[in-house]
Amino acid sequence: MTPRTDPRVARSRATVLRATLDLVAERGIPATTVEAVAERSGVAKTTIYRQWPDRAALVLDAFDTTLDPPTDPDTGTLRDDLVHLLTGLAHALTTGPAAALMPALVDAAQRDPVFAALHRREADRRHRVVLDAITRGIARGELPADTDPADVLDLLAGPLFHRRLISAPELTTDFAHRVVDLVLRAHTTPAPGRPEGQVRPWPIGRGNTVRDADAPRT
Amino acid sequence: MTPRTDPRVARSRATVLRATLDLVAERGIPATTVEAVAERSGVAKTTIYRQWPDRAALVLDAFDTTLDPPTDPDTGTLRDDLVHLLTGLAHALTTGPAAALMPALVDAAQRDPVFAALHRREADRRHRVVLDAITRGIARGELPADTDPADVLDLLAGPLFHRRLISAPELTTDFAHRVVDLVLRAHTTPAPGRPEGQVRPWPIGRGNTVRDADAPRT
DNA sequence: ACGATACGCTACGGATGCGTAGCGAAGATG
DNA sequence: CATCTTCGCTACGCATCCGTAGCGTATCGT
Repeated sequence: MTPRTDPRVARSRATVLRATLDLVAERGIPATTVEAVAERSGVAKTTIYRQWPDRAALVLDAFDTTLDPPTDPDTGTLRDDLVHLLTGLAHALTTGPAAALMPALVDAAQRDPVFAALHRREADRRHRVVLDAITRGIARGELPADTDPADVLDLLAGPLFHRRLISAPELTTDFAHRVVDLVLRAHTTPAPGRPEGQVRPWPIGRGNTVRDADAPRT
Repeated sequence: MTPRTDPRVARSRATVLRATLDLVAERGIPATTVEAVAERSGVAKTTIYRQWPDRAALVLDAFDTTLDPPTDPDTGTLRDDLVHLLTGLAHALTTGPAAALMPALVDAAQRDPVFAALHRREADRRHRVVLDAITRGIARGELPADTDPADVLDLLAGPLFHRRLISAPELTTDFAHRVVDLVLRAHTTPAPGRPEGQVRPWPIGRGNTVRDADAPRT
């Protein structure tokens, strides 16, 4: 495959996609016009239309070629895996292109079926590695056998998104550590109403440095 | 104040704001054009411009007059307060106008300082009632004294947002119950590294009907 | 009943964006 | 070196939207 090796197309394509992502992050998807992409990238508008049929295809392609899932740490411990993944998420949500791209994608997914499919697909790819880590943890007995990995995923990632996008713009790695700590603690504690799984009285002794000294602003 | 009592302005204003919100929910903020609002509302475009200086003011006013914070349940128990608030949030995020409005507002807040201020202000109003409930719970001893209410808020609301907007579109009240259950359990469990607060061996016996039988799709 | 006010309507001028066509120049390929 | 492809550029036609002006009509306040 890929008999297309003309360096001109590859170069213009890469330049245009880069500029498109920058503009989406800065001004949002609807304001990312083809003419703005042409101006910023230095590539002529007609050249852009030679490689993409319309504006939607360009923006979609830009998202498509940039989002990539995190790497599976597989440290051997569920806690370390989750800390690794969650601090990585916290980092991606504060710095990195995803910081401004994610809200745009979520918003677009609410209305455009094409973006919804893209969003779903990329979220699945990202979540797979987290779900795998959780599943391994269950297999090792670090979580009860009846734990729903999907629940744990939302419990873990949700607070980071919420803090970043809704409650407070400050998102620290400390918070990611606390979230992992609390979610694991909740699941390794016998439930009040339901018969408990294995109880495992805390095999986790990591010094987790819970220093919370932030303004408790909402 | 409010010496404006002309029923004509009140009527056109209400009609236009309603149509504006509908359009924002359907097509997003940037696609909510004044002409589209005029067409849908039946109010002439010139009339719209008589009450709002420009498009931004109209959209902003539409958000402003619609978002309202939840009511404080104050049931006497932290758990019941949180279940009430969280199921209310789950309901608002699935049905109701906020379902489609929230992503648009979050996205707009990332780029437009005016929308950022609105978002921050409305989020604060919403969060205040939750933080109050948490603070009352701490005062009653239902949570350790060193609990950070802002952390608990993100732990509670985050998973609902995440499930609704990112992982899976299905958001049930069951999930809200489970989140409250787990977050409370985590905080009323002695931490491994830190001296525990009061332990209170479960004053909660509510039959919370934890029936999880969903496809563990991400 | 009668001024005052808000309304709907038509018609603008200006701007911006979409997507296309044609042409000469520059670079790639063999 | 000769050919083929891509590129940049200018110039469109079409559509949409912004925000404003003017005018006649319906409605409100008194």
